[in-house]
Amino acid sequence: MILEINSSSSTPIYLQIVEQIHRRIARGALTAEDPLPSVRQLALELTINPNTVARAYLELEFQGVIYKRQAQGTYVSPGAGEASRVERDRMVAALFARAISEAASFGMTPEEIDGVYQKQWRAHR
Amino acid sequence: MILEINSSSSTPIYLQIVEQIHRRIARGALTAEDPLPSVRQLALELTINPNTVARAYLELEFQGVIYKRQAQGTYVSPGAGEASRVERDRMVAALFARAISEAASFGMTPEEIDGVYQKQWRAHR
Amino acid sequence: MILEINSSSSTPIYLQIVEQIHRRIARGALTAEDPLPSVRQLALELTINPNTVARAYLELEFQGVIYKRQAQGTYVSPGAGEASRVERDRMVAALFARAISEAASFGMTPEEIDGVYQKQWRAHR
Amino acid sequence: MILEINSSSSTPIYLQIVEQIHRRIARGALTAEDPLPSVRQLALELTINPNTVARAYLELEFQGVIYKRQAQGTYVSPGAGEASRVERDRMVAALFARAISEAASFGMTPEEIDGVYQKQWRAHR
DNA sequence: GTGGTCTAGACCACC
DNA sequence: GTGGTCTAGACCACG
Repeated sequence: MILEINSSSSTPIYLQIVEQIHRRIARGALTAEDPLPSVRQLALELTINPNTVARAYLELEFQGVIYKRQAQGTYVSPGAGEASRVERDRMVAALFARAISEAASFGMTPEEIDGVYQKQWRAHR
Repeated sequence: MILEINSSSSTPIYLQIVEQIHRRIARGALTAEDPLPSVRQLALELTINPNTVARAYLELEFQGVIYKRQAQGTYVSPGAGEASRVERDRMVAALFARAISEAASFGMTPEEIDGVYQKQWRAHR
Repeated sequence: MILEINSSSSTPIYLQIVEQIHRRIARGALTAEDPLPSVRQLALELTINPNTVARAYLELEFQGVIYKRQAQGTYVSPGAGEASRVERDRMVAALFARAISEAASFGMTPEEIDGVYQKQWRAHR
Repeated sequence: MILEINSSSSTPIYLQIVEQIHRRIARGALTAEDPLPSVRQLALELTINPNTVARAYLELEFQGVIYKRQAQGTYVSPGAGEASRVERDRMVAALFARAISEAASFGMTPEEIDGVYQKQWRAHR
């Protein structure tokens, strides 16, 4: 389980972990009943504090994306794929909505906003 | 000078002030040499601590957007409009870039991404 | 009496006035018993607050450089020239001493310090 | 980390801290990735308020001289040495330039100015 | 433990 | 009146 952690990012490390696991599930790289690395194991790999990994798992468990089997380990929930896909669409829509409303509050017209978006979209594609 | 402060937001109050003043300048509602309310005055209006306003003004001064005249008050810098507009475009482009790359990391195709954006954009317009 | 005031300088306006009058006296442009403009007059010329001029005159009077004749005005003290010249040497020596000790505290060697000075001196001459 | 604070100086305490850390870096006593004392620790040592230390660190971070790792501490930035050395030269040159122009405005000749400097320089060496 | 934010209230220099 | 600095003390997120 190789995740990319950017310790100088402004988003907390534990959220970076949460997001990346979300992505793996949405992409299908992780599916129902797949095991996740143990807290200690992942902490070692990423050379971060075990508390940080534990916090990320807690968040994912709270979201119903993973679950724990006593003394056995942590696994991807059945239905996590569906949940992640719904969550994904909701999240992406929210990001676009935010970008648009930010731009509008700066006084940009809808056309100007679209211009900026189109440039980014073309650059990505 | 009526600003909207959301004290339960996760973004610090002082940054909310910074952003809103940036917007006013980008929009042209504030231009070079316009006076800003005094630290104490604005603190009273927003019913927050003067130190919090001072911190916002410090940040804006650091960015070169405003300047202070000894015992006279705080004013919008000449060239602040340009600076704020550049900052605005940079920020909006960054938001779109983030939304797009987030979506891509979830496994969405460029066309799917554009679909989500178009829906948001139409809703806004 | 034309003085140059830089309102955006970090040195207070009243001190800028003090220094410039000092200089006029050291240079001989002002000598014993010469009259100075009234507080109101100078404030008008410089478009600054009369309090600020008054404060500058107070400082100069305290230094013994000027004195006031009741209801008549303000005049340069006899002996002000001498006082200003002594003051001048003391002040310039202090400035150099400060520059040198600052440089030393940054770890520069005497030779490095001299190099920086020589460059400035040549540029000036 | 022993710093010398003069609480009766006219330069603010937080700037005294900023300058002294700059000096340590310029001198090489602090180099890239060296840890700085925590805000609270340094505040205790200097018997000043933690906020004051925080403000000094904020200024240094703004200047790009130090950076903070989430909940881990504060460290010297890579490249801080170079930045501090450039800043050092700039500052020392500015001090000499100021001393020279002050002296000139008092009517001293370049040779007289050099005389005063030479005396100070020899006294220091 | 780390730094980030905020409040309340003080004193100061300057205009 | 203006902003600048400082203190004391609080709560929070993060690791």
